[in-house]
Amino acid sequence: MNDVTAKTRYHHGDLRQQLITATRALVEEKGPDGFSVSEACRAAGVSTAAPYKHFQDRTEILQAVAMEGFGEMTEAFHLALKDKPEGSLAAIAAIGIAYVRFAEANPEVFRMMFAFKDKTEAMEASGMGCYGVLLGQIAAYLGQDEIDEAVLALGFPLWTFVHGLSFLSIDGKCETGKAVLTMEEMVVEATRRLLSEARPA
Amino acid sequence: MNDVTAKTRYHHGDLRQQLITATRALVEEKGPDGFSVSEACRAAGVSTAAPYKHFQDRTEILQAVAMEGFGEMTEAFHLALKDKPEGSLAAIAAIGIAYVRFAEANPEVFRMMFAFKDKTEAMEASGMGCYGVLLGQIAAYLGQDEIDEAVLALGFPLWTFVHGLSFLSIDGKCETGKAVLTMEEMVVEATRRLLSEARPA
DNA sequence: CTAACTTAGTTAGAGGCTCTAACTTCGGGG
DNA sequence: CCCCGAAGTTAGAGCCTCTAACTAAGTTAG
Repeated sequence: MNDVTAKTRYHHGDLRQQLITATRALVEEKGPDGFSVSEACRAAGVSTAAPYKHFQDRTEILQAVAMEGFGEMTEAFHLALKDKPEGSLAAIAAIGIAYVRFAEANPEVFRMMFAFKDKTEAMEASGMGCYGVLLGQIAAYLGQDEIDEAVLALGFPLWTFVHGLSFLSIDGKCETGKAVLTMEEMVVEATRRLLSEARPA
Repeated sequence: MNDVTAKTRYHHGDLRQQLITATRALVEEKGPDGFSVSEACRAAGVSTAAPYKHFQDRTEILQAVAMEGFGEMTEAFHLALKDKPEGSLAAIAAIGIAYVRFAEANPEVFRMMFAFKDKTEAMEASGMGCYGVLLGQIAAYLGQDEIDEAVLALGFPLWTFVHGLSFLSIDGKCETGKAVLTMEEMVVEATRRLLSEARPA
């Protein structure tokens, strides 16, 4: 009763989410251009016209997958922070590690999340939600509430680093003798170096 | 006599390169999935079947574009090194800046260069050629010829940083109040910080 | 110089994709 | 209970990739 959830009834009830899920799996399997709406339809057991009741076009489905990705990433950040002292280097590094791990676990979705030519408001917002978690910890690290230039001046390079590391990792550049440290070590080390010279007090 | 180079003669003489050029322009304009072989054919003034005499499939055309990209990037590195002392921080930062500038000037091609699911040997090699230029300068910075672990331990984080910065920049994250410094300043600063504590002598 | 071969084009068409139009099913509110 | 709207359906237009079979032109060997 659980796996092919439907198709006893004509009205399927949950097609939107099921298409997102199917699309996500297909994208992860074959990349965003290997994916076809038709194939997602076959997976969900509906006709190829059905998706257009829920999405404007192919792109909108992919955007929905990307949004789901940002949501999960934000969750992962909060999870990573659970046992870390607020505003500690450990907390900041933990976010970085969670970032790269998300990318490694969902490489094609991760790529997609940043590759849209025309991003919607909603997507920008999800992205900023994610980034905000990092900035919050850095503000705490600096002992302030407000997210001002000082926070950005530290946060942006750190984001840059973990973003780059994510891409290199999913493109297989971390294994082949190109790196020396493990991913986690690199994030910790970079956090230390990129945040040093801050918090002069 | 120069721009539409052909089509007086049946044998076109230069179709392979012309398709690569047309594809590159189209990819830059609409992204790699907006691109269609057919459209490149129309641009080159040949039938839609012609490309298959030069390339196995659509993907192989895109790969050729990516390879061209790596070639240009390597060139850009050498150019950037022209007036910099061998192995200086300035030289190393100049490569980083050239890296990001290439990405900014060719965002979609840049994305593609790293996004292939199955990379060919040739592509891996082009990529390593590029990376090698950076590693060479870092070796020089450390006063050695050989590219050993010490060189990688510095080179990889730096690559990571400029790679990340490239992606953030082409995704428009550098303008919108998320960053504080200019791209060039960030690269110089990161170079300094990520290479500090090295060269103990 | 020419015949034979090879290379690089051509047209035709199969099969897959996205998306629209028009129709159908079914659940819910008055 | 009937009607309406939401969420399916089938049919099909128009685009795409790639193949098969053919043809034009350049190259080489005798």
